Amino acid sequence: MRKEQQTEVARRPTMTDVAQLANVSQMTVSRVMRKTGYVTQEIIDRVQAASAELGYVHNRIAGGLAGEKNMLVGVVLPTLGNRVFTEVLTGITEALAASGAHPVFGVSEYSPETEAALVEDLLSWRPMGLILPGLEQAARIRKMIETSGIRTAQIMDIDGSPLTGPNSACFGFSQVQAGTAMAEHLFEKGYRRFGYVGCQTGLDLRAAKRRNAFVATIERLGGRLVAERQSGEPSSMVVGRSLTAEILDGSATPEAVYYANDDLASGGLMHCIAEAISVPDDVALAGFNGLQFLQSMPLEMTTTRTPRYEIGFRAGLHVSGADPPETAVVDLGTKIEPGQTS
Amino acid sequence: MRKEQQTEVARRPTMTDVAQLANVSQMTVSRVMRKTGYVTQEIIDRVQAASAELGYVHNRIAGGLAGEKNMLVGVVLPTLGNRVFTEVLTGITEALAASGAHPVFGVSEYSPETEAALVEDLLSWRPMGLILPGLEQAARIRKMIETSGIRTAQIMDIDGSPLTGPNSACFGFSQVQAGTAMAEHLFEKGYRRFGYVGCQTGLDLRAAKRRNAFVATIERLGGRLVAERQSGEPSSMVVGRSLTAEILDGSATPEAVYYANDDLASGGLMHCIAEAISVPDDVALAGFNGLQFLQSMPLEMTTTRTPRYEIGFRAGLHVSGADPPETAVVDLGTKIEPGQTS
DNA sequence: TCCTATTGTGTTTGCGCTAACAGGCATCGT
DNA sequence: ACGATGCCTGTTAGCGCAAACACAATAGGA
Repeated sequence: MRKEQQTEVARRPTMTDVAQLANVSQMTVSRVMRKTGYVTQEIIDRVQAASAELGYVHNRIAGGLAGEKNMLVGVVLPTLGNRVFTEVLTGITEALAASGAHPVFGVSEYSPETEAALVEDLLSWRPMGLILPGLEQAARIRKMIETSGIRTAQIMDIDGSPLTGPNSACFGFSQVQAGTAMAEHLFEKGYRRFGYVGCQTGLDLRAAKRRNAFVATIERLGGRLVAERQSGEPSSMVVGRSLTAEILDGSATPEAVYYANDDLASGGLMHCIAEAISVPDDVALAGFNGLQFLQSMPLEMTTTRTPRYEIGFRAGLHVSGADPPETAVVDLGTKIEPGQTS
Repeated sequence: MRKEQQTEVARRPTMTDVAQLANVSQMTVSRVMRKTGYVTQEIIDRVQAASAELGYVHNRIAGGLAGEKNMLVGVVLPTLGNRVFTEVLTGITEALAASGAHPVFGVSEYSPETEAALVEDLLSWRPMGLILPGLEQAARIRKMIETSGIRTAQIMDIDGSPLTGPNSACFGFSQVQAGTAMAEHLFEKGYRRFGYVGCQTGLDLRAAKRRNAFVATIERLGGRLVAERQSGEPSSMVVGRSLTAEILDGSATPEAVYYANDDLASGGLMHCIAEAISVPDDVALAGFNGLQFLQSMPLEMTTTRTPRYEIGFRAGLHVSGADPPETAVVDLGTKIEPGQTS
């Protein structure tokens, strides 16, 4: 177990090895690798040739230690099981790629404890920035972030108290406003008796904000929530289909069902198609997010379009060093897509 | 621009700071942080208290330099736009979480050049392992990986020449076999005139392998490929729906359409539902992957179940230090799901 | 009793790199 | 002619941590 991969001489090449082969100083190699400072073209070529010959790969771990900066960005996501977050991640990735940074990430599965552990873990890599979902971080996390002083982006939500400090910003939209707007939209269409279908009860705080705003609004307007189904399982079309079957089989039949997201809503639509329930005549459906796959459905879903990619992209730009946004809270807005299901 | 975040004294605490506060040596703090070696409980408590008081966060960048090991794993994925890869990523993440490692990743968008640049970038973090899609890496990449000597997992595919060496393994299934099996399955069902719908022509090499095996098999059996549509766009239900509309409107109407994946196939099913085309009587459909959302469709899709999560999980275990698999090539297999669309 | 093993702590050293500084050598203006 | 100003390269001194080693102190066995 003692011996190395190869013979004992086979050690990974360092800048010094490259420097010797190219007959320059190690510092010059460093300059060539980082493309900083003044170096003649001839030496650049020589160093690059030597580097290629040895198969040298720049060691950013050492560079990070010496230079105090680090092209890593910590990213925490609640789940990868929902397209919403993979689109956010795509935005993040593309923004970071532009500046040569890389995301290093963890998935919290909507657990605050896991999230806290993750943040501490990610901070140990001395990342240049941190991207976190939502505004509800434990006090311990907030303190760690504030003392670390790194750039932070809180994403998805803006209803609450974001982190403060010159390096913090938050990119998202108002969940409350989104829930309210959909309630008003459906009410205007004439619906009065509503159902709600959600999942991961108590975990997805943003969905809960929408639901509460939705319910408060319909009650304010004079409508009523007559049926509700929540599943503890993660969101999926399959869950949406079965919860829809349940809610429509109950005694209190709603005229319109608001879903926590498009996956659940599409599952509901599939149930209606399979059972020949007429949408929106027998029941209206409304989702949330405006995912692209809705456009392939037989009926266009009524939903709220959310700026998922842009949230990720803006957050990525922020943490990787772009100029801070003018306001610490950036509302990227949402938009109701009327659709044919309501 | 010269000044730091806070006053000039506000420097991030180091192990030495913690050590002084706890009145022990820096080395002892290191031992407490890593839970290695012998330390009395009393000192552990003292160090942890001091650490908490200062808000110290372990610096793994420095640790990595000194200790020569690193709990980072480089991951390259072709896209995040397809659930397949996010499920793989979930498997990777969960396997790594168990050993405290973190993925740091990049998205190649199916471009070999981007992939090569990404591998070099990721290697510069001196990761403990590397996970790459497919077997077709550029010679330059293969060399870099081999000289680095790190653990590598190639995933998704096993038809070809994997990397060699004691630290390399490959986790996937035979794309050729999968394409062949579906051709045989549909042929047995009585179909003879086939269509094929794919996307990202020329980029998704694994889909191309399946398609070619599928076509070769139906021709060997006496069937024929009568229509084919490929789009350059990324895969989605929307693209699947429109390509299906095209292929069914053409002169040569196929009896069964094989899709490159479930998204395209589901889009096709949506088209048929919307246009009242009877499935499988007018046309049979078959997808690929066996994604869970198919179960919510009005008709169960005929597809091939692939072990996406397991591929990620096994690859994650491999690169994060588990015992190497017995064989360098691990075939996780696929299974035809007959469904109702054929 | 002494010798060995086990446990607990400290000291030294260097991982591979970059910041900061120190020159040397041209070229230019006056 | 002389400094002033680029341009190009080298030297020195750490960054924060963990490996390796040294050395107590105690316990256990013969």
